[in-house]
Amino acid sequence: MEITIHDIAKQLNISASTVSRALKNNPIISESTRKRIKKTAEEMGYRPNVLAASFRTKKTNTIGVIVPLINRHFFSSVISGIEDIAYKNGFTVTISQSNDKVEKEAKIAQTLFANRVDGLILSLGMETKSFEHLKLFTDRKIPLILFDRVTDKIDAHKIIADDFGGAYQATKHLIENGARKIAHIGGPQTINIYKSRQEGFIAALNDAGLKTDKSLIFNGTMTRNDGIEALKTLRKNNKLPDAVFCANDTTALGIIIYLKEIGIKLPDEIAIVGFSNEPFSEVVTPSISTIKQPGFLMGQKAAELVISQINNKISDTNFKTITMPTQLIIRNSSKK
Amino acid sequence: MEITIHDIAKQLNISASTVSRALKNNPIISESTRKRIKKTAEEMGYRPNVLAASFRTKKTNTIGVIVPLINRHFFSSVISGIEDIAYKNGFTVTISQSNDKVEKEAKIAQTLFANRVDGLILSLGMETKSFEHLKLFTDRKIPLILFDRVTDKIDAHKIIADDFGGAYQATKHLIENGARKIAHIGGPQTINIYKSRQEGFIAALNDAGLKTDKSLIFNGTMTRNDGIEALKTLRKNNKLPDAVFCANDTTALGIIIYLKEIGIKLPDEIAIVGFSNEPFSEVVTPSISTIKQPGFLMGQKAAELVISQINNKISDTNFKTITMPTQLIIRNSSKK
DNA sequence: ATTAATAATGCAATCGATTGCAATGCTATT
DNA sequence: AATAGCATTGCAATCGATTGCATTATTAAT
Repeated sequence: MEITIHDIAKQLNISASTVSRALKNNPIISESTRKRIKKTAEEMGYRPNVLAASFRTKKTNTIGVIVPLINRHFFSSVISGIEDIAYKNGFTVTISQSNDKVEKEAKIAQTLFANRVDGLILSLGMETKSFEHLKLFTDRKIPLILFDRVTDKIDAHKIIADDFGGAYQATKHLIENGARKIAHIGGPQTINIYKSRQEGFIAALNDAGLKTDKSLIFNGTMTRNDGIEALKTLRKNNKLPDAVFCANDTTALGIIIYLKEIGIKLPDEIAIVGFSNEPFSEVVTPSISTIKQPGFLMGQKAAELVISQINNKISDTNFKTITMPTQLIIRNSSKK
Repeated sequence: MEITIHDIAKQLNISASTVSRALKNNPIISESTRKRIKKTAEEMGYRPNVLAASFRTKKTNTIGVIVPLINRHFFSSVISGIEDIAYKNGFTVTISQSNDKVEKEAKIAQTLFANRVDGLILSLGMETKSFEHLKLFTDRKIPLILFDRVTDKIDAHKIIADDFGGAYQATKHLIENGARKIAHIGGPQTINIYKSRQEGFIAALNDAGLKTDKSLIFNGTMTRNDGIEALKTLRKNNKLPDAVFCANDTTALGIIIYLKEIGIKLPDEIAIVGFSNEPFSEVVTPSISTIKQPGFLMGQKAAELVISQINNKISDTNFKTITMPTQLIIRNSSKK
């Protein structure tokens, strides 16, 4: 049988309200009785029933987080950033992964909603094109923050990395190293991050006075094999480039493996830059130059934003998009 | 204002009990009224208040999971396995990471307890030596499953990979490939998995008639640098082995990078096997032979176990330890 | 000493869903 | 027609903490 505040009250011959207030450090309760109450609570092994309190106050002190996959380096960095701020502010974080499936994402969103999280931080899945499940939150003014994979269709604060800038830097770096014929392995252009990366790529080409060759641009699903297939196609058409900018590290990896296999020298014959700084990028041969996203900082920012929204119950309809700087890491796959 | 069962009841001029029962498909309610109730519930946009129900029934339908780090391949596989089974059984999963810190682990355990998870699945942190925070669960007969990093100090079902067997296979494989002087990079021997791996290593040596040379065994904290330092020491003492069995892939990676740097040929001069099949193991040069743990299966098994314990409220004190098979993956770091 | 003002505590309703038991309605049997 | 028996539905308490308002205790002021 669990101890409740009523048990403590009975023990001390006072009322449950006083116990409740004392345990919550309400200054209206005198110092002495507060101490007495805390002492007996401790002695009796009292454990507050969070469910009861949450039910009553309609606040769970919990932030929900949904990411496509928890074992991607970027996402787990974001999660760590969220946890950092959340714990410091007395919030609990509950993490779920959508596996890039809309149904699972919707299911999780509903569950989190049903469990009355105070706020939600989410990065959309690859396939997510309907946002009904987010209406649950926006309709009821439950703070919602989108990050990384975001959408215009939803009014919410958004936190994104500077994908455009990162892609621009990466491409510029390749050009500065002498590349002229640069291919791009991109993702679905319906997804903001891949669109921005492609735009950054094209902008850098333009600014360098290079023209964009559409036959050098491949938009796939960003698997290792997508990278390989793209290069195979280029090779078959005798259009092998002198550099490739990949919108993620996985395709860059595929390309490196393939090019090594067919005996092409990296980076001399073909230079490569990826995106996201996956852990493997540093350790393959050649190590992959890449764009680092400030995952931890983005997570911190996201958490700060939800928490401030949760606390200021002023429904802030002045939604902003925060762009955080990315950083080019030059490694052997592009070093001259 | 949220719709409650009372609103539905009022609307239909019936009692809230009937509504509650109908929505829960209690067969005692007639088909026709059940349909009417569900229809109006739908129309009115009713969303059950899970908190209220959980509070009343003392069941949250939630399983808590604590792992040291979510972005380790092994742990995220386990999590996926847990989710798989949990969702199929109508349970929600809430994931947290302890970052291998005892305090954080204890804090999370307390939070999960306070939030009344129905069961807990946990892999202990590196430093965890006190288990007070788990007493919360065991004392109150809340189902608790330990996996991978477990301890004798706690009575609970345990699920572990066959660390001994994996290490044995790995070592045997090295011996079969001609290695005679095999070094071992191990972890803290206070942790079951590292202890078993070392025992498996030694057993394989014994069975092959090789004697164990203690100066070839290094027990550190399993970082990349630990591996490097160990090899540096061996080299300084002129005791470079002809093979190394590492209790994780990270140290194996460190060693590979170092040995390549000083111009030693892998695997010809020194063969290497790691443990855990981290994603990078496949893509480094040379690719790392390793032991694969059945993470997904372990997760599934763990979830099945908690759920069955949650459902059979018979407090099962017949605690068992389930060992799941590991598998040797031979790659270039050890291939002759 | 009396009253006003403040401090400290208690009362009782409340949150929304669940559930044991009671009550009602209906059919079938004699 | 009366009653038994079953099928449905309703009543009301309950879970534990919170909180607006009321009440009591205490101190200060006149």
